[in-house]
Amino acid sequence: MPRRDATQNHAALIIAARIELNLDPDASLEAIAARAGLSRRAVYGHFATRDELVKQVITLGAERITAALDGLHHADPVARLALIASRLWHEVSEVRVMAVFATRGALQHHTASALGPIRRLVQDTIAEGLATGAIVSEIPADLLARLVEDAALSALAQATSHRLPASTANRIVMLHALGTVGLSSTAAARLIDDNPELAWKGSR
Amino acid sequence: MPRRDATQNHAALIIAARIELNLDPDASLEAIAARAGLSRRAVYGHFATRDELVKQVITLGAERITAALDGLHHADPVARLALIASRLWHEVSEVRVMAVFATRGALQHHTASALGPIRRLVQDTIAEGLATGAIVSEIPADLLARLVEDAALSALAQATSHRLPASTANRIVMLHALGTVGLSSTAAARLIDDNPELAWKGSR
DNA sequence: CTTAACTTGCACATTGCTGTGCAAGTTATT
DNA sequence: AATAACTTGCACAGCAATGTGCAAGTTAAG
Repeated sequence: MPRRDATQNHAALIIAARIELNLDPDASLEAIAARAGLSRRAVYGHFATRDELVKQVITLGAERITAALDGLHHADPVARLALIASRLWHEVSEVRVMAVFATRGALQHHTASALGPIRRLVQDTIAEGLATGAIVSEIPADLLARLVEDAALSALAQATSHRLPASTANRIVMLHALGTVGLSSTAAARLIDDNPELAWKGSR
Repeated sequence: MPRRDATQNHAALIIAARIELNLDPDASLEAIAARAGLSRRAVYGHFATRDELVKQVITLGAERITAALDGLHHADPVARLALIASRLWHEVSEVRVMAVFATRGALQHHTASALGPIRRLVQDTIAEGLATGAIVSEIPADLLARLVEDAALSALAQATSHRLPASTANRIVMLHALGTVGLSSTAAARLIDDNPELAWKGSR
């Protein structure tokens, strides 16, 4: 019969890994285990290899983000984009880990496929915006989608490192995403102000 | 008396390192030496340690970029920003290496200080734009400067991986930088079209 | 052609990590 | 209290890298 604290430790390891990998993507098992309050040796009771642990961090991260973006609806595709940006800010720590492994190491492929649904959502939203004329841009949709992703990431990182209050950060992330997609700063600000559902609403 | 080919090899190593580090920031000395057509052992005839070699790559890269941005003049700070973006595209490979080490590993400090003058230029240009009203944004100047940096980087990366023709890439990098700073896509396009000096002019 | 400069190959020490085996200890569960 | 589940500590093998020493080879320059 499995012991209750075992599953707790399992979870603790994943959380510890997320934190530690955010600080340093090459963090050692030693460091991760220590943060989880376990010995390095104990990790191997839960995960066969280091990569297996990292993979789980990524998988769970992607699930959380996907869940956070689920059932996101708004008639205006541009506002929808802002909403996506806002939700990403809610899940910063997950998002940042994903970003690191999306372009690094042996887990790129795994990360990319875990990220698939999210990327699709962004791209579809942009495509719709371009189609309806709500978005105007000479940049091809797929490339633009990547620029938006990166823009969100970048805003996330800056907001974090500048230790901005959450509501400010939320606004900046949205503004930057909208700017990337071709809105002027005033148009972007107006859109945000006109849609109260875009305002910061605590963390869940 | 030093031999002529020795200095050639020295240079070849730096070039090889730049290429290899662009592919993988953790590239081994073996890989770098191989690309330079030398043995790993020979590297130590030119650089005391691996870090010393990387440091030189960074230093020289920063010098090239700084030189490329030198004597950049334009009455309109916004156009100046576009020019900066364009020049960065001219020096993609240097820029990308810098970007990698600016946020990674033991050479962050060194990279950051090598990058200093460039960052100052961007920030000053933005500050001037905000002051004259040419740029409108609620985002604080220093944060905005970082967003612009990242935006350029991101556009550079996308342009590279999509293998866009240089002139298109150049335009996209500028558009994205201007979008980041609050211009609408149409205003950005107009500004670029109105300033023929922003068009792509081969590689030097 | 001779010499000094440079490169090579190999051996070796070192470092920092991963992954495994095992005996002994601790703790949740029944 | 008994047992199974989990953790620990330590030892050990393995790997991939860096950095060094040295003898032998190659090559540019006088």
